[in-house]
Amino acid sequence: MADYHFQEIEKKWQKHWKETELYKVNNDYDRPKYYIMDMFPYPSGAGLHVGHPLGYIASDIVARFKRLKGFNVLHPMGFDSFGLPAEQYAIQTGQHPATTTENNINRYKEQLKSLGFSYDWTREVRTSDPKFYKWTQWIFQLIYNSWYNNDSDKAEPIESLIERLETNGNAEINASCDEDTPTISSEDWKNFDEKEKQLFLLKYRLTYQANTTVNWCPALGTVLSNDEVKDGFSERGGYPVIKKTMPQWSMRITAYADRLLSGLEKIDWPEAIKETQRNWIGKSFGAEIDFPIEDSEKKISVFTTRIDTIFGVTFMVLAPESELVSQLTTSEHHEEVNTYVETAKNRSERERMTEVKNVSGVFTGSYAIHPFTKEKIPVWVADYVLAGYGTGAVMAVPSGDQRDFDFAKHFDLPITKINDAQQLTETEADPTKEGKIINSDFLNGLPPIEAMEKGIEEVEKRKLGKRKVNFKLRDAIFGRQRYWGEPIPIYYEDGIPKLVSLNQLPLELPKIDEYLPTEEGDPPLGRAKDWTHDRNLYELSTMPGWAGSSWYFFRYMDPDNDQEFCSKEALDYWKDVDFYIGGSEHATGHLLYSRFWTKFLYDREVIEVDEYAKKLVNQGMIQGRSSFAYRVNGENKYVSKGLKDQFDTTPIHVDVSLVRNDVLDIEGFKKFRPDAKDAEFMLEDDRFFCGSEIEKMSKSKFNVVNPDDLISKYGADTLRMYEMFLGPVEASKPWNTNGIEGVFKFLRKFWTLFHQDGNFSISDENPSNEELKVLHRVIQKVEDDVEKLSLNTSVSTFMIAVNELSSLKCNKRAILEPLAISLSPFAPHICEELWSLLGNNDSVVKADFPTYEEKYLQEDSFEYPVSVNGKMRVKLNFPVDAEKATIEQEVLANETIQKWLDGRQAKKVIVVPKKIVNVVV
RNA sequence: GCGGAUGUGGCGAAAUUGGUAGACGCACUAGACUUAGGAUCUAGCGCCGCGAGGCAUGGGGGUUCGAGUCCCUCCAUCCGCACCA
Repeated sequence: MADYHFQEIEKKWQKHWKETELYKVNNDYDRPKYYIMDMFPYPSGAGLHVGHPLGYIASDIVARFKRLKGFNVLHPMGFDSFGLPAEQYAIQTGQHPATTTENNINRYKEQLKSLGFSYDWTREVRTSDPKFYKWTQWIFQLIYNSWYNNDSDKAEPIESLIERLETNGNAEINASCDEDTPTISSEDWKNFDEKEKQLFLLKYRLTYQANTTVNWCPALGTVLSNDEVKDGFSERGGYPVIKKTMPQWSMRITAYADRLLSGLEKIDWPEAIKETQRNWIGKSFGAEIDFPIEDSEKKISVFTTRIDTIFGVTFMVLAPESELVSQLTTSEHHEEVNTYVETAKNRSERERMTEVKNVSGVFTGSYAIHPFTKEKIPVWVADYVLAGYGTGAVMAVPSGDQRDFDFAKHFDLPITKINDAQQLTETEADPTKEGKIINSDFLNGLPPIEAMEKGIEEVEKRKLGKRKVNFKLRDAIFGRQRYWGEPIPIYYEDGIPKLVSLNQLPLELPKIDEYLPTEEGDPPLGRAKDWTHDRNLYELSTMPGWAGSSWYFFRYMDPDNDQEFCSKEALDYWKDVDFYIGGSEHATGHLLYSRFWTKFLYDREVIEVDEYAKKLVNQGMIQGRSSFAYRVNGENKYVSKGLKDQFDTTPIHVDVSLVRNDVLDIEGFKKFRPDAKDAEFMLEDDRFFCGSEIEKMSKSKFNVVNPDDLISKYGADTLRMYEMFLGPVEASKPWNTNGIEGVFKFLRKFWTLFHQDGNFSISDENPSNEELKVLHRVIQKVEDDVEKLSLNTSVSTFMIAVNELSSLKCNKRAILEPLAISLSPFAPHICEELWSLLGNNDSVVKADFPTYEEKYLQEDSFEYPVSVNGKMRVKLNFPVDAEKATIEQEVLANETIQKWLDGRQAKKVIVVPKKIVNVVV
C-alpha cells in the first residue's frame, strides 16, 4: 500500500518554499500585474480557528492560479497589530503590548505557514512597527495640512488657503469647514496674530480639533467611533457607552461624502456593502427653511425632505442639545426645560434607544412664525430630535410623520391634514406620497412629488431658505485615550497644536510604567517621562484602530522604503488591488475610512487611483456548531438525543472533538467531565447521540475547531480543499468536520493512482480519448470556477476526475502532468511532490496552466430526451454532428413518437443543442 | 419601520443561466473481503406507491411546448441601519 504521507510532504515543501523564497515578487514590467490581498488580521491571543482561513484559502487559490496564468502576482500578508485587547491584557499583566503582540503574530504566522499559503513574507507589514507608522503619521500630517475646496471638489494644500485668505479673505471660499467659521476679510486675516491664525486655520484643516459630542466608554476609558458602538455598547468588550462632549481630533470625512457615494458606482463590490455604505453616508435631498421666532431676531432653521407638507406644520421641536434651547426658553418655562435637558443629557445611548417608544418633551414658551401662513406655532424640546442630524431642529408635521403624530397626540397639539389621500387613524399618521395636496395655499391640487419641487422653488423665490442636500455621515473622531496606538505627531506650544517635523518621524511610543489613565484623568501617555518636544507637551491621545488599516495596501507595494510611503515606481506598477477578500463586518469602518484616505491621497497627488480595490468579496462567517449531551436533572445520568424528551434534562456543552457525526465518544467525555466518570449513559441503537446548536465559535462553548488539529490529522491540502468544498466562499455556515473524510479519501486516491508498492509509478503511454476528456474537463472547469470564485464545484470536479481515472487505471504521465498543475492552486503540497517525482527540477508554481481543447470535450453521440408538448419522455441517440434537420427528421420518424402523435401534425420540433428535443403539436 | 440577501433530500450543496432537478461529498441501507473495523470495494439512497405511475426546488398565481431559474403576490429565516425629519 502506497501511503500518502502528507505530514512529510507538507513539511518538506513548506521548508523548501521558505528557503528558496519561491513566492517573493518583484516589479516585473514584462508581465501583467495581479494584486490580490486579504484583510490583514488583528493577531489575537487565541490564534486562528477554522473560520479565519476561509478567505485566505480562496485568495491563495486565486493567487496561485493567476501565477500559473502568467501574471506577476502580489499576494502579501501583514498584521493590524495595534488594538485594545493587547492593551487590556497589558493592564492586567503589566506585560508590554508589544511583547504579547509579537508572540501572537509569531503564532499566527506559524499557523498561516502550515496552511501552505503563497504569501510573499518579505513584504509583511505591521501597523505597530515604527517603520510602518512613520508613514501613518506622515499621512496624518498631510491631512492636517490640507483643506477641502468644494469648488475644485478636492483636498488642497493649506498653503493655497492661506494665500487666498491673504488676498481676499474667506468670503469667496467655498470649503468644508466648521459651521461656526466667521467671514473675515484679508485685513482681518493680516491683523490676526500667529495664534489666531492657527486657530482660524483649524476650522478648515481636514484634521481638526474641536469640541465634539463623542461616544465615551467609561470602562475602556476612551472614545469610540460610531462604527465601534453596537446597540449602545462597545464593540470590543461590550461595555456601556455614553455621550460626552470633549475636545477631540477629528477628520473631515464629511467633505468626501458625495465622492464616497458616487465612487461606489465604479467598483465591483458586493451590493450589500455598497448599500450599507450608502445608508451610512445617508444622502437626502430637501430644503433648509428658516422659521422666525415671534418678537425676536432669532430663527429656527430646519431641514426637511418633505417640503410638500409644510402647511401641515403645527409645532416645532428642538433637540435637547440644541443651542437654541436656552435662547428660546422663556423664564416661566426655564426650570422645566432645564430639568428635561439635563435628564436627556445624562441618559446613556442605551437608555435613550430603549425608550424610543416613550414620548417626552417640554414646551419652551416661545412661538415660531410659519413662513407662509404667518401663524404662531409653539416651539418644543424633545429628545426624539437628534442634535447630530440636520440642524438639530425639525418642523413637525403630525399628519405625515409618525413621530410628530405621536407627539401631537400625547401633548394634544393640532393635526392638520394636507393630502386628500391621507388616511389618519387614532394612532397612525400617513406619510403617503400619493394623492393631491390640500389645505396648502399655492400647493393645493398638486401631487406631493411635484409639490416638493414647487415648494423648494417658492422657498428660494421668497428667500425663506434654500435647496439643501443633507448627509447622515459624521466626521470621524480620530483620537483615542489609549496607549497602544500610533502617537499623534503633534505638540502644543502656547496652546497651539504644531506638527512634529518630518525628519523627526516616526514619533515613537514612549515607555510607560502602567497602561492606565493618570490620576488627573489624562490618557496613559500622560505617564510617559519627557513626552515633550522642546518642553512642549506632545498630544496624549493616540490614533484609532482604523488609521493603519486605511492605507496598508499601498505599503505592501514597497514595504521597506524609508524615504517615501511608497515609491512612485511601485505605485505606478501595482496601482491598486485587483481582488480584495475580507469580512463584511468592516463595511462602515475600515472599508469606508480606507476609501476616504485613498481619495485624499489621490487629491494630494500621492497616488494615481481614487479607489484602491477594484473588486471585493466578502467571505462568509464560519459559526461554531456546539454539541450537547443531555443530563437528567438530579441524576448522574445522560440520555441520547432521541430520548431526551422522556426526561427532564439539561443540555451540557460537549467538546466538539469528542463528537463524530453527532455520536459521542463516551470514554473521552468521562475524561472531559470528571464528574461524569461514573455516570450512566442511555443509548439509542447502541450509540449516544448529541444534540447541536449553531453558536459563535468560542472557547467557552467548546465548539472551537482548531486548524492545527485537522492539519495534523488530514494535512493542509485536505483542509484547504475541504474548506472550499463546504460551499460558496461568500456563504456563512456553521463549521462541520463531518465531510472532511471524503476530501481526504480523494487526495489519497489521487496519490495512490500514481503509486505502486510504495513507489512512484508512471506510464509513458499515450492517453486515450476517454482519459483526455476527463483531463480537459477538469482544466476547463477550474478555469471557469476560479474566475467566478465557485471553488466548491471545482473540488467536486477533481473528485469525479480522480474516480474516473482510477477506474480507468490511468497512471499516465501525459495526464498527471497537466492535472497536477491545475490542482496545485488547491492542494499545493501534494502537487509539488508529484511534480518533482515526475522529474521536474523547478517548482510547479513556475509551470504554465494547461489549456483545454474543445475537441476532447465533445461527445460522439448524445442521448436526447424527446418529449411531446413537454410531456412524456423517451431517450433517442443522435450523433453529435447531426444537423438540426436530421435530428428533427429522425425524431419524427421514430416509432414511439409516431405512436404518441397518433396521426396529429407536429407544429414544430424544438432542438436545444446537446440538451433536449421537444415536439410541439 | 427602511434596506440587503436567502429559501432545493436526513445534512453541506450542484444545476452549463429557460431545457432530463438533486452532480459531488457526508450520513444511512444492503452486500463482498476480513479475526476485527471509525479500513477498502460494490450497489442502493427526494417523497408516496408492491407496481405501472404520481408528486416534488418556502406557499399561491401567471408567462411558456417546457420554470429551481422570468413576472406578480404572500410567508419564513438571516444580516445591515434605525426617532435621519
